[in-house]
Parts: sequence; C-alpha cells; structure tokens
Amino acid sequence: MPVTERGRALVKISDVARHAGVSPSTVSYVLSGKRTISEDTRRRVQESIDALGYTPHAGARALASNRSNVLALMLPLRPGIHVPVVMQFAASVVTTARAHEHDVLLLTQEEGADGLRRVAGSALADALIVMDVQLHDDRIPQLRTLDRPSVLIGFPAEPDGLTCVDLDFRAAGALCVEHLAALGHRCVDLVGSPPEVYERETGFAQRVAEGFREAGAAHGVTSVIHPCEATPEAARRTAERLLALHPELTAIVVHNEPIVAPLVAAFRDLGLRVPEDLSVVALCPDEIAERAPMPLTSVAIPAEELGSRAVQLLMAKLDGRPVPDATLLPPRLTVRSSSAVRRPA
Amino acid sequence: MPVTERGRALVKISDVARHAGVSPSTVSYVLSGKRTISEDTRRRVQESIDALGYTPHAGARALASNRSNVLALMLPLRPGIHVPVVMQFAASVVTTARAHEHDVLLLTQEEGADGLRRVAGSALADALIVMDVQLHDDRIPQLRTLDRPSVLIGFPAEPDGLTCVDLDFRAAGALCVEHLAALGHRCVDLVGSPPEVYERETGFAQRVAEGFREAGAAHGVTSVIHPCEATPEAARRTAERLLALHPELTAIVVHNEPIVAPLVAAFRDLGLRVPEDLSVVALCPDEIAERAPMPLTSVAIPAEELGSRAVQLLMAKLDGRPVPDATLLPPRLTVRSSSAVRRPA
DNA sequence: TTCCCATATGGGAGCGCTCCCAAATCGCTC
DNA sequence: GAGCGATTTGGGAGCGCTCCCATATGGGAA
Repeated sequence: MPVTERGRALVKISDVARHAGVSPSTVSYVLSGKRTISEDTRRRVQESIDALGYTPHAGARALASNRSNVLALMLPLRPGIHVPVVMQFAASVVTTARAHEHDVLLLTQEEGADGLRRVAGSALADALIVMDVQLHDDRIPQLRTLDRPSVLIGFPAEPDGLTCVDLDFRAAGALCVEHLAALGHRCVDLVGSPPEVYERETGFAQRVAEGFREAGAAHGVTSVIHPCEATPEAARRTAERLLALHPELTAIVVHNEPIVAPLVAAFRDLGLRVPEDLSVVALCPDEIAERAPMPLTSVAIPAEELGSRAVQLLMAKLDGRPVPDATLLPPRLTVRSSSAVRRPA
Repeated sequence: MPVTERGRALVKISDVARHAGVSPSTVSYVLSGKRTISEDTRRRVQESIDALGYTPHAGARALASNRSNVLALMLPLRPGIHVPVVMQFAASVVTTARAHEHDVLLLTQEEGADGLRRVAGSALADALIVMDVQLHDDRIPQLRTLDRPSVLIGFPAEPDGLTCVDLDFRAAGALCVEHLAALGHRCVDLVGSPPEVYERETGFAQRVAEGFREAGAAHGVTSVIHPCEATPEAARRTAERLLALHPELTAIVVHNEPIVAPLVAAFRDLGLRVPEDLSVVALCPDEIAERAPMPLTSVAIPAEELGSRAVQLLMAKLDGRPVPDATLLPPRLTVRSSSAVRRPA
C-alpha cells in the first residue's frame, strides 16, 4: 500500500466517523468538546481515532473555524541583542503555546510590518508576539490596524491600547540599590548606558535610572548616575573617574552589558578587591554575570517568564477575556560573589 | 465600519475578481502563474489586489492545494548546544524559506517524534527540518514513516534513504592539520572530546579524528589524539601531559568547546607563548574562538550555510527534483592570531 | 467562407472541517 | 397514552481557494 500522491492519503474525519459508526459532526464534537457526548460514544470515537491514527487537517480546520491555532513570533535575530536571552524567550513561548494547543510561526525582524500584515491577513496566525519593541517602532501602526490580538515585549512611546509586557526596570534599578543598602553601603554609583541611549531607543534605561535614584533617596544612599560608552577604554576611564569623585564609594550598579566584565577588571586593576573593597551588582543576562571575571550578583531579564506571560495574555485575548495593558514583571536578584557587607574603612 | 467578528472580514478572492471584472479562477491563476494570462488582465488583477489589500487565506489554500507552504523546524533548545549557532541556523532557515515563499513553524526537541507526526499528519507543514540528530535518534523511525520530505542536520547511524546535511568533519579535522603543516609544524596533537563521546552520540568526533589522523600521515606530521574531559582541571592536566610526552610539540588542534579557553590559558601558565611557542587551531563556534583569551585560528560550524542548504534541499524534494542523500559542507578555516610559522627551537 | 488550432478566460466541484438546525429517543407527568 | 422537556446524535451548508473541464475569441490556411 504505497502512497503515490503525497498528502492526499490522510485519514479524514469521515473515515473516523464510519469506523466508529457515528456521524462526522459527532467526531468533531468529541474533538472540540463543544457539546456533551455520551461516555459510550466518546470512547468509541476515541478508539477509532487512535486506531486510524487520525490527525485533523489544520488547513481545513482553520478554514471552517476561522482559527489557525498558530501564534506568530517575531524575533530579533540581529546581533547586539543577547542571543541566549532571545532563545530562552522563544523556547518559553513555544512550550507555553503548546500547552494551549497552539503552534508557533517564526518571523524575523526583517519581515517588519509587512510580515505582520501578511501573516495576519492570510489568517496564518491568530495572534502575534513582537519582541524587541523600539520607542518609535514602525510595526506599531500596523499592529493597530490589524484585527488580530498582539502582545509586545517592551514598551513603545505610545503604548495606549496595546498590550505590553516587560521587566519592571524601575523596580530592577531600585532592587539593586536596596540590596546594597541592606548590606550597609551608603554610597552607590550607577554605571549606565551610553548617553544617547538615555534619549532615544527603548526608554528602559531611564526607568532603571529613576528606580535607582528613588531607592537611593528612600534609603539614604548617595547615588550618582554615570552614563558610559560601551567600550573597555570608556569603562576604564569611568572606573578612574568614579574613584576620583567618590573616594568613599563602596558599591556600584552596572547597567551596560558589554562593559560589565571590563569594568570589573578595571576596578581590580586599580587595586580594589571585589567584593571586599567594592560590591558590584549587574543588570544583565545571567550568562554574562556568571562568566564575568567572577560570578556577579545580578538582576536578569526573566526571559522564561516573559515568554509564558506573553502567551497567556494572548490566550486571554483570543478567549475574549480582558487583559491589562501593561504587565511589569518583578525583578529577581541573584546573589553571587560580587556583593558583600560593607567594611568600615 | 468597525469589524465586529474577528477575521471574517478579510478580502477574499471573489472580491478581487469582482473588482477586476474577471472570474475568481483568473485571479488564482494570476497569483500562481500556473497558466498564461494576458498582460492587460494580469495588470488589472494586480491593481485590484493592491487596491483591496488582498492576502490569500492560508488555510483555504492549504486545503485546496494540499500545500501549506510551511516548513517545520525542530530545534534543540536544551543547554549544551551552543545557542548562537542554533540561532544563526534558525535565522538562515527562516530567511531562505521566505525567499521560497515558505514560512517556518518552530518546534522544540521535547516534542520529539510525536510532534513531527502531529505537524506532518495535520498537514500543518509540508516538510521538516530536524536539527541535532543523534546516532540513534528516536525521531528517525517516525521520519521514515511520514510521507513528507525531511532534512536532517547531522548524520544518524543508519542514514540510508534520509537526506542529511552537516559540516564535513573529516575534512575539518584534515584542514586543521594542513594549515599547521603548511606553517611548518611537524608534531601536532589533537585535544578532543571526552572519551565517551567517541563511542556514542553523534559520531562527528570520530570523523574529526579520522581526518586529523589521515592528514597527519599524508603530510608527514606526527599526530596524536588525546580525548579530554570538559573541565578546566582536565584541560590543565592534558596540557601538562602533552608537554611531558612531546617536548617537541609546536601545535595543537582543539575539538572540545568548553575547554578551548581553559586549555589555552593552561599552556600559557606553563610558560608557552601562543603562537610563538605553540600554535593553536580550534574547532568551535566563532563566538568562542573570538572570545578566548586571544582570538584563535578556528574552523567553525557553518550554521548559516547549513540552514540555507537544508531549505534548498527541501524545496528540491518538494518539487520532485532529486537530491543527494548526504551533503557535506566544506570546512572553512579562519586565521586569527593563534597560529604562526613554526620557529626552530 | 469554413475549419482548425492557439490563446485567453469562466464555471464550479471539491478539499476536510465546523457548527447551525433539526430529529430521534427516552423517561416522566398528567 | 398523549404530551413534554431533556438528552443525544445526524445532516449538510459553507468556509476560501485550486484546478479540471469547458467555452469564447481571433487569425490563418484551405
């Protein structure tokens, strides 16, 4: 019984119905659970499904039900974005989607607004997840016109009416200060992103700075913010400047992924021991924090949770349940060996 | 004109037909190019498509044509696999697929054989790409029963009848030796994977070793293979042992990702300068080679090409064109600063 | 003019499923 | 024992597209 023509040999719902001695609609209802079926019938149908190895035709289903059970996921595959974080996020989205009977279609950032239109317009996907959202993202107007629900990872400049999820960067900035304050530190500096980042791009840098500043004020901690270019040389200069400005400095927070390791190295070269003389808390992916010259206490992007929350929100929207516009995930701080109780000089 | 019911407001082919004053079948043929259409008609139809913003319904298309224009891509999202390589591969698959009018459905390794059956059985995907294939992979029997074409990344123990793509590891092993031989080295050791890898798993370790050995013989280079556990301590011990065994050693090849950096560090600690005293060639992803204590001359997995070749092979199979069972991509060696001409002692 | 072939388009069945609209069956009550 | 609600199932139109089977039109040869 070789199959000559690829595909047209699939078991169909009418085959199952005949095998079980019921009508196709009954098989359909057994599958969807949209009406009550007697226990006896349900069992017979299920046995036939198993016996014949029936799998419903996705296209036919999508056509008839107006639901494809597919989510589109648009990922940044460009360099610069920290890859393991993206991957972890993607894995979480796929796993969570599968738990809700959905599959995931992968789109690249390059497809842009047109890609979103195509996938939504063709009814290939029921809903969309868009990662790496910029402040003025040209995909956002498109998302607004689409009649499909979507969730953004990150916050654009005008998030009204959009469903957005992200780490609560303000709380993250505050959490770093609180951790250090609890260890007795009274003077903490933030080494941040390059100056231009504080004006444009995604806006999270400002929020970290705000949380940092507020928590500093609340805990009586002297807290100064230093933007810094993302080069090892700039890191070294910043380290020198910080020590010159604040001889009493005992702790820093770093929010600038590329220079986490160089900055720590620079302070060590200047004769400071970490954590004995200087505590360091980084805001960066775990991979970086773990691999720096030493394991660093850090706050990471909760990629896993971000992914599953995004899917859960989409499922709620698809079911017509109300969802909050903004979801801010609480930061979690992992204590490693770069932060310690402040030692009196 | 607010859309009340999500989805059922899409422009359909009959709308386009009416707008252009032709029949739906003509619109379909304009889109598919499966029969000649007069230039005048084609233009009118195209204008109507643009004017109405028509996008064919993917499900309807899949149902009628028995083609979903979707490829399933099963990726290993488990740790251990080098993430940037997987990501690069995925990006390449998506980009190439899009160039062939296909989309990509993302599956995780955990879905396993059942996931492949589901996606093929539901006609969600026309074809499958399976990455990270093990020697005795339980997805392979499933792939054989499926009536959809597939491409494997990697070679299982019994690849007959399957289409497989991978780096030519034998050639890669040889290329490393040839590079070093050309630089005048006459004694080269291979620091390989842990011993157990040489027995089970994916078989590529053996092939590297074979190419290494053969090229050594062909170029009159003394070449010894040392399996090595993937820990920094083991790397250090191996470095010491190599120097003890071969005082005349002037070059090594490393094929064991986690210990690339530790091994180089170990040799330096033992007083050898790289590349003055010892040339090093690594077989590892570029990310690792670039970030080791120094930029290392290396041979990488050509993830980008692997992805596009896999898609091209699938397209050929879908079109009924014949394809080779095995595709071995030629290795490419990137010269960095860890390999140099052998200096006479 | 007539016939034929080439070129260009239309009509509509059917892909496999869902879900609306019955219809059938079975106690119960009155 | 006729009527009625409750429970369970069947029938089949229709989702939007593709592609087989015509049909229409035009020009050239006989």
